[in-house]
Amino acid sequence: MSDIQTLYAAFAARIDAVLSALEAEAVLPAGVSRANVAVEPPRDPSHGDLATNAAMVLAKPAATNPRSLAEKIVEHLSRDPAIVSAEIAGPGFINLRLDRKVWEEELAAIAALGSDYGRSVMGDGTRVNVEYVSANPTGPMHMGHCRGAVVGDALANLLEYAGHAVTKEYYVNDAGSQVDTLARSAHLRYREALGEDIGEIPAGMYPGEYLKPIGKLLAEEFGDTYRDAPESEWLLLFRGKAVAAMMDQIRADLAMLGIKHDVFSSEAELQAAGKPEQAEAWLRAHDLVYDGVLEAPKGKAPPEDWEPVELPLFRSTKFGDDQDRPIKKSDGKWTYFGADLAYHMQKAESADALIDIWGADHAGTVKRIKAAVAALAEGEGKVIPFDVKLVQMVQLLRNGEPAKMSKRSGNFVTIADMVEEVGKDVVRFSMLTRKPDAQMDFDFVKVVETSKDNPVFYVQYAHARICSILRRAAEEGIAPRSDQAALLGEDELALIKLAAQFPREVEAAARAREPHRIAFYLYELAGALHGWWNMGNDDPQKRIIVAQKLTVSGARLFLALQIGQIIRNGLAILGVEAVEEL
RNA sequence: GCGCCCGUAGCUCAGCAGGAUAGAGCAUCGGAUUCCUAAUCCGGGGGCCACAGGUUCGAAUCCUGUCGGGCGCACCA
Repeated sequence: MSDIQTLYAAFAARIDAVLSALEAEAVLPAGVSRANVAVEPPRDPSHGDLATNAAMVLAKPAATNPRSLAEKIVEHLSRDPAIVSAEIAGPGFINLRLDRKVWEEELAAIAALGSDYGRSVMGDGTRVNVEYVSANPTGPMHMGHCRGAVVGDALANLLEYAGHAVTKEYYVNDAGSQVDTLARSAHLRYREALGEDIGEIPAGMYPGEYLKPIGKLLAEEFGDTYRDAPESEWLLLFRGKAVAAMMDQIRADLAMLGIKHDVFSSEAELQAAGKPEQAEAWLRAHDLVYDGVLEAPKGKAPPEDWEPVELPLFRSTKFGDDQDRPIKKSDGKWTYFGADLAYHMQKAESADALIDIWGADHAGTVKRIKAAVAALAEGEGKVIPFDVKLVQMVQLLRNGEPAKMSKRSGNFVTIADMVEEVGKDVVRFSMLTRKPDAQMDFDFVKVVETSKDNPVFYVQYAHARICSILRRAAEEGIAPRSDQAALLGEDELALIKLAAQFPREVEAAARAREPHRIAFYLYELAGALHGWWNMGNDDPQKRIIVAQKLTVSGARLFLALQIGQIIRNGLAILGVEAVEEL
């Protein structure tokens, strides 16, 4: 199971073995924590291939100074044939240089593992449910949904690559008042399709043109049966039809971004199945729901019509929330939270860990839902690790001017517009080249204008160049050779070392749940590839294909082939195409 | 008033479970193209990492406070 191990982990294990040996020699006291011992590539490559802080971290518990402890560690490490030098530097770092065979073998490992190079067993097959997008089914996807959609999708891919069993899930809010409004808006368009002049769309209704085709379909299917009928006769019917149409639209929009969810969970079905009642009963049995009176809102004037009412409240303060939260409204219907609580319980039944991707405008409700999941551990329950990743707002601009994104305004930039204009890859990559917890600007015009400077092309160009050189070599009858790595020079070795960091980057990104790290790594790798390539411009002997040197060319082609493999593996996580030509 | 997020080069952003002289792109200045795709490369200039304390061998990174910006603070979704 654990035979897939990163090179860095392998050497960390060797250093750990040395520390155990030192414990046996009583140089180190037994049982000292090594949690802070790090083994990583130094920032400055001139320091070597690997560095460890072991001596600095352990000097104090060993009652010695870092340098003398380092000397003892170095003494052991020097016996390892894979380590050609171990030097003490600065305040007590130990810098290691590895035998070039180690790197040659790593290059062979990339070739052997192919699209699996970088996959990790870190996740150990645990089931992670990632819920993302979950946009209300009241209109097409717009740019406000885009960032969460892309980040969630890349995160799910990343966790899968890191060894988790991932479910991509979408929660369809098809039971609240917004979908009733949708149904009424659709009814207006239905009357319009029947020839009626409906004039201006009243405030509070969805004015978007996208409802016109639905009105038309409803008119074709039902004629004028419901034109003047009371709302009670058509509301549920129209709601169902409209939501289904909206979800088809949303699925199509998501497909344009390369996103496909495994599961769509319906709030209406959840309620019809009595899940909220079950949740309430369980929570009441554990004294986590009680009937109480909500406090008046603090910090600002209470609404005009505010009055104390007794409601079933979830004891979320017990788990760190600021106040207890109602799960039912005074009309007896479930609050959004009440249903969402039951929904998270449902997800927890078939997952070992949950992740929600939300927009920052929902930050205020994080504590209560975290409280709800934490409550599952009460009694005989199990602890479900649960993370809400907040994706900060995207300020959508058009030539520096703020562009409206409100779904209700009917004036918004849809994802379909954006993808058609700049392409899926640009949209995805630009959403992934910044950490999600910082706000970002997205200027519709600027992104189109500067798409040539967009980092995605830089990475794709690197891949295309590799494909180009391989095509060229094939024409000339030169094949990549896996058995000539010894002919590679220092520049090429440096490239292998960077490539070898990919598995480590995958694990680090997965642990931090930050897919953007993969994008930055690929950018760096692409830069190294371009630099290597351009050496051939200054010195023809350094070109990848050198006419008279078939074995060297073969070795370099093999290296190029493996760099291309890693770019493909990384881009696959991000959901960006590895194009073969630009 | 309270909660969450952010503050790093002129601009847009990285900074890897605290590590060794703080990095990249854009912009700017100077170079490379009879040659594997110049959508590329090489080099220069440009920083009190918002501010003030604290934790320790060591802080852009962790803690506290202040200032500045964003989002939120319903029985809505």
